[in-house]
Amino acid sequence: MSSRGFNIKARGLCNNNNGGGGTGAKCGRWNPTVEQVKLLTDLFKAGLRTPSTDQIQKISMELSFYGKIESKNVFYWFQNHKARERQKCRKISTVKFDHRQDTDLSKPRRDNVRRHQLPAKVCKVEEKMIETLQLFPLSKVERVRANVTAASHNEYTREQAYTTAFSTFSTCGAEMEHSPLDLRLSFL
Amino acid sequence: MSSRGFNIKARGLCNNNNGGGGTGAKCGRWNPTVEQVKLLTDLFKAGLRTPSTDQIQKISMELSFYGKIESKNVFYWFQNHKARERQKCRKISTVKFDHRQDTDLSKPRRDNVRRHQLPAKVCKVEEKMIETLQLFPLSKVERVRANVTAASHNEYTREQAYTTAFSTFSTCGAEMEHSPLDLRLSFL
DNA sequence: GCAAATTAATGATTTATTCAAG
DNA sequence: CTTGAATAAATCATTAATTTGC
Repeated sequence: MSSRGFNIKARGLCNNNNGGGGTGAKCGRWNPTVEQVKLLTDLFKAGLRTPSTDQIQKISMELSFYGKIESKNVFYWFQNHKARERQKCRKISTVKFDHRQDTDLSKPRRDNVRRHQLPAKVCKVEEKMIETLQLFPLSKVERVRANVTAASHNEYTREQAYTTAFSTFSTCGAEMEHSPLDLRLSFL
Repeated sequence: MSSRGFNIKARGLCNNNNGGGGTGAKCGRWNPTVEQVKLLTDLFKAGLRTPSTDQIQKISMELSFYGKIESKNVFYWFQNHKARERQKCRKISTVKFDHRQDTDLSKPRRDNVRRHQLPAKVCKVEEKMIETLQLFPLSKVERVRANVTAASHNEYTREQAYTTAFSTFSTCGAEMEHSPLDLRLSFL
């Protein structure tokens, strides 16, 4: 139980852990607050794409001030956001070229295709227990309780380590200007 | 540093951690011993595909007896082995296809890669399969250090739970005879 | 107004592909 | 050439928006 990493749980299983504390806290997936999304988006806009473990750690810690969050959420957020930005961009180019070959799956979902799927959540009978492993070692997270924002480190120390590591964006650009980072981002 | 998880690092970065101890240990990638490979292969043949965190942990611990190893090595080994078995099988069934629809913009990078065969969905049969997972008996084995092999439990007790659950191996099989597990596997 | 029914977004996993060490 | 390691793409599943009938 002492692992600070995260384990990935079975897909079809809704593990409501309301058996104990009765806090009423839904145990479902992470639901980011607007502040959290704002900060993540800022980081993304600033050019961050694949944060390192340390960065994830720090980001997570920072965001935890605004609400419940885990490192894996940060990791997944960047994975997804990156992929979907890329995908969006690709979709645009596809439309522009109009090969007319992609009749099916690249629709922008705008059309009202009623997908005649079975109404009930015919839940997967196969409970795949799939715990993959722990991706990130969250070592000594000592919960800096509050007053995170007030810290005011004004040094932009290492904020660009990732920039050198990942510059291979290419061709999907559309927004790669590295705007000056917001001061709140200085914790990286 | 006590984290049992592992972090995934940047690709091109060779992090030589020889800065400290001076052990002379090459920090390159994991080089499994034959015993290690044997054991992993046995587990795979027995049906294990996506081990859980605990299982990875245990396997890693066990294999560490034969040589240096980390949890992530076990994880990756299963990932790769699974994928490449599938791929091998696919290669057999779909020899030539050559759609060569290379106009897509999904790969802006190096093109000296020999494109693998494309129809990814060919072998997509009931791959709901596997997920042996919790089917593998995870006893609370606490570190039977050595003399694991000598243990001689002659009861094949629960080692076949998965067999009944998954007989849907189907089509990608090619080597799915469930040979009686080697006794060394009893730590799972 | 309000829930049930749908749809759209997006968080979380799995699978495929790519890179490069040995 | 083999294969460990890592990322990207595809997929699944859940929650929020949104619609719709009352």
